[in-house]
Amino acid sequence: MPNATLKKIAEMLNISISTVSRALKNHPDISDTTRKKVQELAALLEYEPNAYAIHLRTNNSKLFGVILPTVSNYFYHSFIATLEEEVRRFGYSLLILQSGDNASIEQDNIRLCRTNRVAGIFVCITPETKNFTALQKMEEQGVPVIYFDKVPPASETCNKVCMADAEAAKIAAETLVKSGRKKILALFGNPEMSISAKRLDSFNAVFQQQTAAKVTVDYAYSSDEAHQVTLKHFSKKSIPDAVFCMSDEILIGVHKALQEKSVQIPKQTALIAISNGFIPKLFYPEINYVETSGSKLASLCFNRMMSCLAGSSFIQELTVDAVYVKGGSVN
Amino acid sequence: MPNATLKKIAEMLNISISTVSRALKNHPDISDTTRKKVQELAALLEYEPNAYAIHLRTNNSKLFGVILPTVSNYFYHSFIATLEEEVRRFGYSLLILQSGDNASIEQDNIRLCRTNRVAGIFVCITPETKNFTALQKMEEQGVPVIYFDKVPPASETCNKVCMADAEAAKIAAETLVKSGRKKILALFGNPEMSISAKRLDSFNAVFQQQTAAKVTVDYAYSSDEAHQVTLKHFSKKSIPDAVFCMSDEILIGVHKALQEKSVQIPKQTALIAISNGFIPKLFYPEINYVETSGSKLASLCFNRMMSCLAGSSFIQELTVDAVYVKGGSVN
DNA sequence: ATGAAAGCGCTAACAA
DNA sequence: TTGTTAGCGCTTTCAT
Repeated sequence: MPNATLKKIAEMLNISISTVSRALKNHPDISDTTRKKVQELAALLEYEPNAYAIHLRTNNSKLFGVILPTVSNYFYHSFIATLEEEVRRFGYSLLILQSGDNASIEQDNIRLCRTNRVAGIFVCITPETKNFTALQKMEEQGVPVIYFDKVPPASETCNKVCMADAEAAKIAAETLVKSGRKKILALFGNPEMSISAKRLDSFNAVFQQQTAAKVTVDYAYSSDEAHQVTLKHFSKKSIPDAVFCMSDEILIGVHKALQEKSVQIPKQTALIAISNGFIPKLFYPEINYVETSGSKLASLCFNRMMSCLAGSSFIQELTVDAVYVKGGSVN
Repeated sequence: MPNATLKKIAEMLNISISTVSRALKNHPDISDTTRKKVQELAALLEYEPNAYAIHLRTNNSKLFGVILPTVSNYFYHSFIATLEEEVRRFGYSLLILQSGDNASIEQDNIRLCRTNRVAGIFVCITPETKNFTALQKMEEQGVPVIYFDKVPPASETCNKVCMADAEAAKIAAETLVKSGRKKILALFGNPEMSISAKRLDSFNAVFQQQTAAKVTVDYAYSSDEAHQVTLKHFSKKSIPDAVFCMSDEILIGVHKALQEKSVQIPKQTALIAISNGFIPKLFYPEINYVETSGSKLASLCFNRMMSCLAGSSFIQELTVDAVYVKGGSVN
């Protein structure tokens, strides 16, 4: 037995389709008897409205597109998890598309969003993305585009929701200053990426104003590299008394190296990171971190989307504030 | 300018809608001139077919539903990532729904799948799920249901794709036997779930055949509980010389407790887990584990789905084989 | 090679 | 209170 339709119910009850439609949505001017009759039969037949027909007719899809590098990343999956929960409460669903940081797949994904007439798009662009015309066109056609995390350069005016990268690095740096640590190793990711650059600049700025501590900056493009780099710095006679990790990826490598070298945290060396919060809490002692929450990012994105849909035409650049979370790895 | 439609193109070119439709899909009996004219205008107007209209008309959606506890989990997000890649190659998209391990939300999600007329469903059931009628009905209506990871009990005949749970637990148990450990703590999740039951039975079976080692079984429903339970067992005068963790979730709590108690791994206590592989590699020494890959699981699920769609009516129970990965936490 | 027409399932303006 | 009708955008059969 295939899916029930309004038509089928109407025929079985010998009434018109519109009456059935109205009865099902508790339209005021349907008699109680009819309403009851209809709703009972619908329940019996397990009638479920056809989303395609509704959307076609009303031209109002309850679907958002999400385009991001991959869902398999300790940051993005928490973003997705929260976003899905939020949109569900408003009757929306998510079409989740992975670009794999490939601009051409990203274009395909945008087309898929168009074909599915999504009501809005959340997009985290690839490092290669230079051309924003397809997304701009959607915006012009009334489909809000919310850029998140990795966003277009400042030259593009659009809705952006980002982490407070500079602020987070600043907080971490200041914490280290206050702790009185003197020999600090600071590890960053690919300095070509704006996210690394922002964190680095901000981190350095704090230490330029005071000379009590000496900072060594180094780079690692992966957890494994962070591991190697840390081993190198901790093989000298005088080891750093604090390490700053720009990301979870780096934290993973650093922590492993410290364990391997039997460095006592925080007694010998303090450890602080910028993180989503999951990784720092895996260890004992838990790592102090400045939180950049994928979950909060999702909430902000969603709110911005809803106000765009409600008619706000302002372009906004929002920021998830950085929160310092104490663990047991500093002092 | 709203979206272009076949009608609009037809009017502009003074030809019929059907001709436009055919020209766009390179139907053989359309003249080259017409085809070219149409395709050029379509490109110019950036025509994008309306998925809702197509699906309504053809009754063939290119959407799969995925229902799982949460996407924010070191196992499931790798499942999703791979599944999304696979289905995209076949022109399908994913409607990803989180149940939060709540049977009532799960029911809502199933309804959403129905309303969206998904072509098939991948579902990882909640521990509470007892009632499979809604999913059975979908199956009867020609929508394949592939249960994965957490699946209905053996009494239900349906398509199941699981980890080699019994095998994985057996490998872990045998490894422990070979290592000569004598006082083993084995931690499992909710024993009501078939996944826990299977792993438990298989683990116990190995030790029933020999009395050299003593096994204590305990349960934990979360990382925090695993942490507490472990602390409890390690507060006695004689501590276990090996711990088996049924899952990453448990491993996290156990490892943290061992660190907290300054237990030396593997010298004092060996540690082995069943895991996706991410968590065990975070620690030093790396934890020995039996791999159960979310990515492989996704591929198997997808293949099964495609053969169901192609008409295979066989019910199958498939298994992702378990692979033992050596770390430094045993002997 | 092209067009006309029906219909997928639904909503909503209008009529009765 | 209920029915009639048109139409959302598309595919497809049947004519021409």
